[in-house]
Amino acid sequence: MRAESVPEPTLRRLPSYYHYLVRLREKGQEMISAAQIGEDLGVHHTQVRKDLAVTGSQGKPKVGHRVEDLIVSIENFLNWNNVTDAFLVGAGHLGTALLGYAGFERAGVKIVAAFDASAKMVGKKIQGVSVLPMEKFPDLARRMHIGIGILTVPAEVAQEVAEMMVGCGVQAIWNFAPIVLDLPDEVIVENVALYSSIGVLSRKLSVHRKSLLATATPPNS
Amino acid sequence: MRAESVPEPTLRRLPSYYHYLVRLREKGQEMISAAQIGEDLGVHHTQVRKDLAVTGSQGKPKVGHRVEDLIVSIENFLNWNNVTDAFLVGAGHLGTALLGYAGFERAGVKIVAAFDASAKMVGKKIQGVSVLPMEKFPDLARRMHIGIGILTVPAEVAQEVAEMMVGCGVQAIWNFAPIVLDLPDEVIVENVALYSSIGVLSRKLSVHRKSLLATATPPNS
DNA sequence: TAGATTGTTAATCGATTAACAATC
DNA sequence: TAGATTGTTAATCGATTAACAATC
Repeated sequence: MRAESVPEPTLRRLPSYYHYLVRLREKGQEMISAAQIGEDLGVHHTQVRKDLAVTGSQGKPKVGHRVEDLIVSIENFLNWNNVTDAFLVGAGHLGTALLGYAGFERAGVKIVAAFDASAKMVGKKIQGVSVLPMEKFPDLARRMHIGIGILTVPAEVAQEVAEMMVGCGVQAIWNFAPIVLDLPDEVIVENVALYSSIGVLSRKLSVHRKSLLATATPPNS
Repeated sequence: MRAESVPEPTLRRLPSYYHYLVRLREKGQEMISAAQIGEDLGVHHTQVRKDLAVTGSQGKPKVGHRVEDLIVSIENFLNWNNVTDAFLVGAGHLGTALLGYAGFERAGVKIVAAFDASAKMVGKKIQGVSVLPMEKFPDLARRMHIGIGILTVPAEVAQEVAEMMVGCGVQAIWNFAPIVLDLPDEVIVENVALYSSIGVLSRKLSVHRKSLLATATPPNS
């Protein structure tokens, strides 16, 4: 019964399955096997079965799983039908990009307002969402019972804005700043570490190029 | 000697240490212990030691590590001094946000040109980088030996654009589209799965809220 | 010297993969 | 029935954590 006991990697793969399955449905495909999903997404077929099992969806031997059933099971398991309201702070380019991602609502999150410290931004409407002054955050967040804060501010102010959010009842923070936030344990933090991501890519590429060189020029030349 | 043998989680933590250390340096701090790093970043101290060990940096018992030495060791290990040129495709809001991230150059990557399929975008300059028509990608990429492609296009065209990139000599792709790219094994792909990230956050929050309810209202009520 | 901190080796933990029984 | 596919249990693998020796 403990929903917490689902492995974190499984949790992160489910949305990937979901998008894959939605694309299958758009193409009109009705059935799919775990082996095929695994091949297309680069996951071991046994792993796919275990991952899908946690959602409670069941397949039929010889025919596989109904695409539609899997989609619904994943949506239910991830609780994407219960949409939670979110406030976004930092209406720069990244914030604007996120405001434009219509698909978040399907993933259980709706950005209902944006906030920015800059007077230039305040008053604008981005993708239909109003940009409000920071001062309005506390009162509105409490009144609307906002559960999710999206943090797209510069690293220097990320910690203080995060603390302000938590002080206003925010329980989960989606953090795009390249710092580790120091917050109470019960606050859920999800980091999008863009610098780690590009840094790792850059490192892997340089290692890859070196190994190509080494192959082309044997060490005893 | 096999640089590949470094655990992937270690690789992903190193940039996090790096940013933390740079902030310490800005504050004027010269020495730091593994225990302190671990506490501040939420990583076990033994883990911190192992992670730092792969960079070759050494500390001194009783005093710890020199902040400056650690920064240099991480930069060298991740090969961030060798800056690789990158082309970005898809100059929408997200692409624009990435073009504005000055810090990527410190992480070994420099975006030297952007491309877009829309005539509206072509010809513009974003953050000092020109937006060129897609047709120019192949010739320019080959002539400039572009190693990294940044994919900020809609999911529907991500696969074909990625294939085009690889066909032009691109060896590593930073993919922001919510699909698993099907490319030759030797191509390095780094996915930024935003929908997975927000979807997992949303799920954790709903589980968290349910457990709060359960605590407030015992099952045998 | 004593003690704090490093760095390494051993134990534990958890996720992935392999083997296999069940079933349509 | 035979065989493809599911779902589960066991084995393996790798990362994390614990224990401890080394050293300034």
